[in-house]
Amino acid sequence: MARPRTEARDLLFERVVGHLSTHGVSGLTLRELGAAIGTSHRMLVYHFGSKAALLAEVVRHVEAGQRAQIEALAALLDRDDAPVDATVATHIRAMWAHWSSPDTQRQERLFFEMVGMALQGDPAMKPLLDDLIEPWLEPVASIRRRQGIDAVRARADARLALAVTRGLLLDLLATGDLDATARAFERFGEMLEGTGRH
Amino acid sequence: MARPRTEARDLLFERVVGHLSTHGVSGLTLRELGAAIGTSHRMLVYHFGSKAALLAEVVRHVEAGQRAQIEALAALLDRDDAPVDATVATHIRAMWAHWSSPDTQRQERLFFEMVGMALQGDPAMKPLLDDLIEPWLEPVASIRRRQGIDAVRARADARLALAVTRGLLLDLLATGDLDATARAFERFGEMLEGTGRH
DNA sequence: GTTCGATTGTACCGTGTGGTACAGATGGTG
DNA sequence: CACCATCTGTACCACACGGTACAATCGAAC
Repeated sequence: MARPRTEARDLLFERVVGHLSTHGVSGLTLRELGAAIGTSHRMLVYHFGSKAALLAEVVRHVEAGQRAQIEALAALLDRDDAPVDATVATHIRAMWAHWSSPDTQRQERLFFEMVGMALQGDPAMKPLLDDLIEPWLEPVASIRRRQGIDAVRARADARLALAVTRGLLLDLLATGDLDATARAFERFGEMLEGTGRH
Repeated sequence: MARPRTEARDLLFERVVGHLSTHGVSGLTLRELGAAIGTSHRMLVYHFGSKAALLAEVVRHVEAGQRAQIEALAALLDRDDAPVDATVATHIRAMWAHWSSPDTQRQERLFFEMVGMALQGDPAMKPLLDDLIEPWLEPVASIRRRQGIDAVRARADARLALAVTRGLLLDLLATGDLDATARAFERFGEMLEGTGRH
């Protein structure tokens, strides 16, 4: 039913994601979506096969975005692979600058909505739950181990760091308070430093 | 349009919330909801006036639940109002036991979904955003001040603690891994203790 | 037993949905 | 020019939605 990829289709998909990022996926109708991005519900069905298929493609796109974020995180943390202690604060600032950028915020807003639906059992959103936690842990955990922390604690710290990031991102999306959330994130950095060695 | 409160109506509402807690609010239809809780869409409209009015009532209920959580938190933190340092670990365990209880999980799952919709601009869910952060800060911030931390840092710590809680709760809801999330929460407790005084 | 308000079932309405049939456009290729 | 695949607008379908009209049922008060 769905057409193969073409430039036109890719452009359309990009606009679809753009619209969903700011208007949500919850009360979505193909007619409204089509009108908003300069096409018709007819064309959406033509290119993507069905509403369900389009949504599945969006889910895959959001998943891919998450994987890209993980790789960006790993790259950032591996930049200097020597002992890190002194640069924790720098790392922390760079990380929050990344997470709080407008692009990331738009992406994560859609992500949060879809995760909310996934938690309620929406089968189309299910795939998002599988990669919600596990794939994020290793990059941070390996750093902690390099700082002399045992494997179990390192993993717990990674889990904690992920929770901090997600929680503060939720805060930022709701309040828009960049200063306050950045300050809280830096406090977390200070606490990490305090438990760095031994 | 909506009928005044009666026992029958209250019972019905309780069942409505129960159903939404586990099946979500996203693709909700009155017919399906009615059938699931042993009544008809006719009766839901009769008792609550309209779908929108029912949803608004659910939102108010979830809001009230959040306020109750805040008060429970404040009560727990104020239990011993003397210097706390030694009992941080105890506090932390009690708090996570509370947050990870099945009742709280059910409540928070619905809360997360609705916040996700609110972030995307759903006007019916908007009220949830207003009380998402601010009302939570003071109980924790006051404790930190009592530990000799200046007001700005105390507020940042409170924000951080809230983010940790929300982030780990999201983790728990997605993975069901009570042990791992509890361990991460306890690590946060250790870090707090490390920055307790001075 | 009658009356009267509160409740409930049936049957329907208008509307908007996802999806489809079909007839044209459109534009490059032979 | 003819051909053909890709695309798009129009008009429609069956269906489910939220909501309503109306009549029946119920239960306490008198």
